[in-house]
Amino acid sequence: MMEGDSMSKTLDKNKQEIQSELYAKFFQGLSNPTRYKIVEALLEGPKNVSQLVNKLGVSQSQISNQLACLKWCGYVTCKQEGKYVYYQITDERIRTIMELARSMVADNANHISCCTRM
Amino acid sequence: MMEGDSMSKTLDKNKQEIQSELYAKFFQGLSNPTRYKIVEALLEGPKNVSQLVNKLGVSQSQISNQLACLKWCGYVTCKQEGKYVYYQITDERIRTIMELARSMVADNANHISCCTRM
DNA sequence: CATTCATATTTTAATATCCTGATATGTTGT
DNA sequence: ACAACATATCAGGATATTAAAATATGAATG
Repeated sequence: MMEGDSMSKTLDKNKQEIQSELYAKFFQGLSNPTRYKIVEALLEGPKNVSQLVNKLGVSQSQISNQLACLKWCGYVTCKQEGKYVYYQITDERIRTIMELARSMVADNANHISCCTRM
Repeated sequence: MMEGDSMSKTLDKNKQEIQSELYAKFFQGLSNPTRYKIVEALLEGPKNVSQLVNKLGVSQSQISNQLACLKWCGYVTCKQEGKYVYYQITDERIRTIMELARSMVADNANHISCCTRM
């Protein structure tokens, strides 16, 4: 049995493990091309599901599913307006993250495109 | 057969598709708890593989594999020093991205943790 | 040059994610 | 209440990611 320091150390570690999983899950939000494109599109302004379906040329069920995912992750919020549901970006920090990524990828595109490990 | 505008439109779309996949892949780098922890650890300063194995309590093969992945994605670079291989963060923009994520997750932790879509 | 320590690679099985198609829910206008 | 449209959810099979274990490569030291 564990006790004292070793116990609290274990608890700390689990806590940190949970934190890492949370952050990883957050980034997973942008780790799918369709979700990335949705976020990119919504940075231009709020859009409803049909508009996203048309703009991105992706099936409605997929758009809805990925939006649900982005909503859980905190990237977007939605509000119903008549028969349409409008989605919008939650937070301007997302724009900054996207811009940083864009500038980094611009410097590393060749590396990324040939990664075979994931 | 396609020609003229519709052709170049198609090419443009493919180009954009490739871009989205590239960005998505970039974010995939941080979308795994182990990789996230590695990046976090390396933001404190360069470390070799053994140090990461000890610090994170993850198997050596996994650390090496995830480092390879992070290297392809442009997050880290490495240099051999004697029998050790030291890894370090490529770019300070990564620190900014991590900090933004941390602050956003702090506001949305409850949402993320119960996401069942991915 | 053989041994030891550090790191990289490969294989495999478990699991997770993704996409599609079908269906359910919900809203509006008649 | 019904028809038409908008969105959400669910079930499945295909594919990708993950972690573990075994093995291979490479550097340093005696």
